[in-house]
Amino acid sequence: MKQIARSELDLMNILWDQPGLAASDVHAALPRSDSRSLQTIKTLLSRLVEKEALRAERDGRRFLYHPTLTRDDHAASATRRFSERLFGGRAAPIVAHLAKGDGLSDADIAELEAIIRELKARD
Amino acid sequence: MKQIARSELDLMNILWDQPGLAASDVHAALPRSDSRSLQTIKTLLSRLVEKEALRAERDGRRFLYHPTLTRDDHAASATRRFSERLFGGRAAPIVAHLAKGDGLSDADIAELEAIIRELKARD
DNA sequence: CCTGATTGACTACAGCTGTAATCGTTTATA
DNA sequence: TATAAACGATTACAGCTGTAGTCAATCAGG
Repeated sequence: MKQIARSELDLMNILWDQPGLAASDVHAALPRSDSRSLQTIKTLLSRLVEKEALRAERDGRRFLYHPTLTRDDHAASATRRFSERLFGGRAAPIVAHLAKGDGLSDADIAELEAIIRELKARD
Repeated sequence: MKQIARSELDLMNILWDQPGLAASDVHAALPRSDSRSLQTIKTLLSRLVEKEALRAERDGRRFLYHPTLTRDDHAASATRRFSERLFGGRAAPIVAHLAKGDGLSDADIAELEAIIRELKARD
């Protein structure tokens, strides 16, 4: 499973939300703050097809792009790689670092609690 | 703050544990499974000095390397970047992904609980 | 039918990463 | 003292990433 680069991930996110867009649609769907040219977007889409993260479906003289890799699979493997490399696979230090920054909402904390309860229920 | 590459991080880890090693010491400290040559290690150390993650202290005709960047600062900023990019800064999905893989030990879970308690105590 | 816009294909190119060879100097050793 | 070993500096080079230009084909509008 090839790596998805930072700049490519934006396009994956758009296509996970709206599969089947053409290159120009993806370009249009970017936030206005994103100044990458349509050409750049096309190059990135081609690379994602090479990496088999997207499938290009011909539609006349253009292509419609569909994710092959799911958002969840990508998130799971990226998360595992990250926690492995930095913390030997432990989750607690990650949460600790995020907690320090004051970036966790009440909702996030509640969600964490639920996950912990679930984990403790497993035997 | 420049990025620390994957291959460079191994060296940082060694030097966080044992500051003040020379290039050959760092090379010797690598696990035997690591086949990178001494030359490669020297190149990586130079790059880390350029990136100001290490300071090179002259000792005769060689250098002793000391981390400038702390392990904690690096972990914190890498973690924030990661969670931001993948999950909009939320911590729960990260833990959820790690939990799925069955990779969390009881100790890890206990640690998470403690962090949660701490977070809830904050008002 | 001509012309301008659109599209994918191909090419470009600099910066970063991973890995190492080579070179010139210095030091230790025989 | 001659030579080998060790050292930092410089150079190399391929793969990945970020960004885009150019080109040839095609489509839409006048």
